[in-house]
Amino acid sequence: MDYNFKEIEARWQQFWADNKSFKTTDDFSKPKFYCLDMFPYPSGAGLHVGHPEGYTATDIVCRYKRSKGFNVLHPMGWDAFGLPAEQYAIQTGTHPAETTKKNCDNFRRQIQSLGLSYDWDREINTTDPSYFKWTQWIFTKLYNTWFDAAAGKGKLISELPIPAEIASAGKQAIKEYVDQKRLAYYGEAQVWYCRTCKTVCANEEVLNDGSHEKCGTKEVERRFLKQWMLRIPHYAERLLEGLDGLDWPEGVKEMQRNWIGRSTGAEVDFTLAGHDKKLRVYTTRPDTLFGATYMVVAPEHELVTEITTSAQKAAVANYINTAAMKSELDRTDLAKGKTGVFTGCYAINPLNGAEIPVWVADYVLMGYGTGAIMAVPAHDERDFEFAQTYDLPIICILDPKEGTDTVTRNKVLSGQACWSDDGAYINSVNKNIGIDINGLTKEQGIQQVTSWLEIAGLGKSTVNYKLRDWLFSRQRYWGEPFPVIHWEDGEITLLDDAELPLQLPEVEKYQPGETGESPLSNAGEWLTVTDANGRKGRRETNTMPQWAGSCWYYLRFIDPKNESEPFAKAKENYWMPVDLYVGGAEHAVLHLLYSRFWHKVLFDLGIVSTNEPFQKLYNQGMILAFAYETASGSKVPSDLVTEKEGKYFHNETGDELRQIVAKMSKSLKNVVNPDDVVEKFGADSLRLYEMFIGPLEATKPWTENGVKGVYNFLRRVATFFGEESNLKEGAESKETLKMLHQTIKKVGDDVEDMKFNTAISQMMVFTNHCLKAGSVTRETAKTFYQVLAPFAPHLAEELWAMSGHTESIGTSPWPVFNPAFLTEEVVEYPVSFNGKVRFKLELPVGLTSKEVEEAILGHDLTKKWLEGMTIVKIIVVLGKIVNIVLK
RNA sequence: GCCCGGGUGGCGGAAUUGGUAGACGCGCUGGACUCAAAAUCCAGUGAUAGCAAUAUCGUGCGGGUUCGAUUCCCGCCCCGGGUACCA
Repeated sequence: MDYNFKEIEARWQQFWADNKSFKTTDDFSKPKFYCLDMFPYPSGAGLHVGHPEGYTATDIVCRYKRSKGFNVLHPMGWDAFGLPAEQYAIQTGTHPAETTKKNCDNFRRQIQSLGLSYDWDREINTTDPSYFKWTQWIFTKLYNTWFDAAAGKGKLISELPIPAEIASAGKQAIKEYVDQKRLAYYGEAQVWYCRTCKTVCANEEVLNDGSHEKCGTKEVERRFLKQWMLRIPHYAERLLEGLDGLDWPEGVKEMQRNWIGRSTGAEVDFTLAGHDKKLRVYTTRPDTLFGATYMVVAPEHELVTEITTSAQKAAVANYINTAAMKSELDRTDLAKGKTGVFTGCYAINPLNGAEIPVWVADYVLMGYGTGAIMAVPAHDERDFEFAQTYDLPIICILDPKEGTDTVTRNKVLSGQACWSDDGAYINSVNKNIGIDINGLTKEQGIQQVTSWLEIAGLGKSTVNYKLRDWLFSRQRYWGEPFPVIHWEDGEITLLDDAELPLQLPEVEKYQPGETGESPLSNAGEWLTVTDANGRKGRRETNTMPQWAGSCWYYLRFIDPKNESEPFAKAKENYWMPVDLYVGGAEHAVLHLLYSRFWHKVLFDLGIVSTNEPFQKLYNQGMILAFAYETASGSKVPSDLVTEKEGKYFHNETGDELRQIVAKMSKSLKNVVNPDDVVEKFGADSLRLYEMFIGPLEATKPWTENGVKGVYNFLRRVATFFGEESNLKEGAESKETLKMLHQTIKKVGDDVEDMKFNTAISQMMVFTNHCLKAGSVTRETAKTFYQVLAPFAPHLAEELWAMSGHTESIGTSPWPVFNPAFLTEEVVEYPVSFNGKVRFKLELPVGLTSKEVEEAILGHDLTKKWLEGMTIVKIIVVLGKIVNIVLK
């Protein structure tokens, strides 16, 4: 038969759709397998070849798992809120919902053309009110939850104990106390704001020179805006612990650990000369307190203005302004050196009473610790650099000791170099207050100083996290509206569950409000509400960030049509956790951390049954493309490049170009569209190539010639097995049986290990063998179709039907591997002399080492290599290799 | 700077409880088919030397352990990704 992939693929895609072949039922009696792809943002550009990579991998696993008897949940949906549709609305007036629908339809069409076995009845869309109703519902849960640190879990706000002194201070005090505990709160947050665009902008939109990327003006500033925030740091410890039990790439877990950034240290209070207030610092090295020679507070620190002397006022104010205008990158660029200004104020070192100057410097960040540090230049690189710049004293209190070269050690001791490793303390004694850590090691010192501070009431041991409150609102139209009303008397209330979903209003224009407010501030009637008592209120105009919808979509897939609850408990209990989650590594931290956070809150509230959402995570690598650049390194679009004898030339200039590997991009004209590949080679070829190109997790370049390779393989399968005369009755040859069973085993094992490239290679080896053999039995052929089916389902269905089946091949069980067919009668021993293989010798299986040794020593070929040499040793590794050591 | 990956033929990649390096595919070369080309089929294909048998070299570089190292250890170089002064 010819390989008419177009006809074959159309037929079977129709068959699967007509028969709802991949519809998942909630049959709780079967073992379940929940396999999830990171759902895409349906962009206007359509699918690129990177999407099908992960989708094909999960599809193969799903088809394989079904044939192994699992009840498989394999859904697809759209993460469809997002900026591009809104941008397009601003430019053209097209409603984002319209753009979104168009893009979703296109994505669905493209994905369906690949023959992926999704249960389309479970399709969800984050912009659908029946979906975001529950996103809003979860937000109300977050708002009404507090974290009980003692119990280590979230609880309903109604269970929050109110301390007596708060309770007696009145209603307002209680309200403030409660609000302070909620996981969601409304507060001030500093954001970038562009006065020209009248919008809040992202960190990366603000360029190094302080201009706004989108409009080019320098009208950007740091501004405080009222925002919704989530107290994710309360779950830091839980998020950290939870990682241990997950089957995730170690690197991703490490990235999450680093992001959470747990550190233990101490908070220490310093008195300020001439002030009542104390300056509290956080340090991981309380042991180096004797070496503190100055203090630094962040420019945003609340005490700065208060402690600055009049002589320094102008300089400090100027510095604060400059720091505020600096972009994050600018402020934190290592190459740019450190800056700071003296406040004129002095602090007292609690251990030795020394007066040390307090500086303002932007290398200290307000968002971490207490926003103030004690600087120990002798033992901290950053402080050292700063001290050198401003000529501040550097006092060594930790002797690097033996093992460090003399030059370095002397430099450290004289304050000319920084030492942050372990050593022995010097100059660290104050008999008057009963502290002496001289001679101790770092670990002992930290412990002793911390406990001294605690007893003296000057400080306490503290755990700190880098993880910060999550800024959870955006000044955009195209997002989930907050179910929140701000009343004229200042009260904030949330809508009742019965009032959800709160839908987006229709607006005339999508431009932001005058003062940086969301476009919803133009929404007229929708905006104002009046309660039963005539009190007026205004709806929240911010919307939720794109993360919101993707934080819990895996739960909705379980029961996507449920109208009375986000999902039925029994179904959740059966399907969770997700057994395999596949997506790009770019989501290693944020999406996966946010999702885990929500999940843990839902778990604490008894809404979900598992502590973690995603049991196994696998990252697919990026698919790149070849690109071209000139000798000077400038990129040349691919349509201007000609290949001649393996070299590449510029069509216009004739210059020789260098082939490089780069991300696919419009400007390089090297974007590969899956539609074109399906048109030219078929969906099975596209699927196979995406898997054959290399390991799933690797970054690899796309080549069209590679597609041709797998296409050839499929064509050969189609023509060989499609030819009646190649299929025979009777007993299969021993050799073919062995190959077949090797293939069953290898492919099965490789799918379990997500090693699809080697599985395909094995099927190629098998097919090559069949072609050489000339014919195989019908039984062999059918078994092979079953092995091929998860990878090239259309062709496998076709061949399966041709062999007389009326049911889909997907309903047949995975073939059973029989090791009996693999037994060998002979072993080929490579015989090496001094580690170099000289010849190979076939010997019967089952010989003892002694027998193998004798057989080899007695062999003619051995004699040549023994001439003039003496045997030192003979190593026989049974079944593997023989090595004879000569002298 | 730090953290995490990774360096194997012309190319994508196989092979690691240490045991025949280069499976499979692309490309290339030669042959068959064809008036010719494409497609397809067959054979060859790490480098060097040799007509050949064969020999030597060969998994980023330099050392080490071992009968034996792509695999383990030490030191370095390069590439990719992440991150940004976290006290």
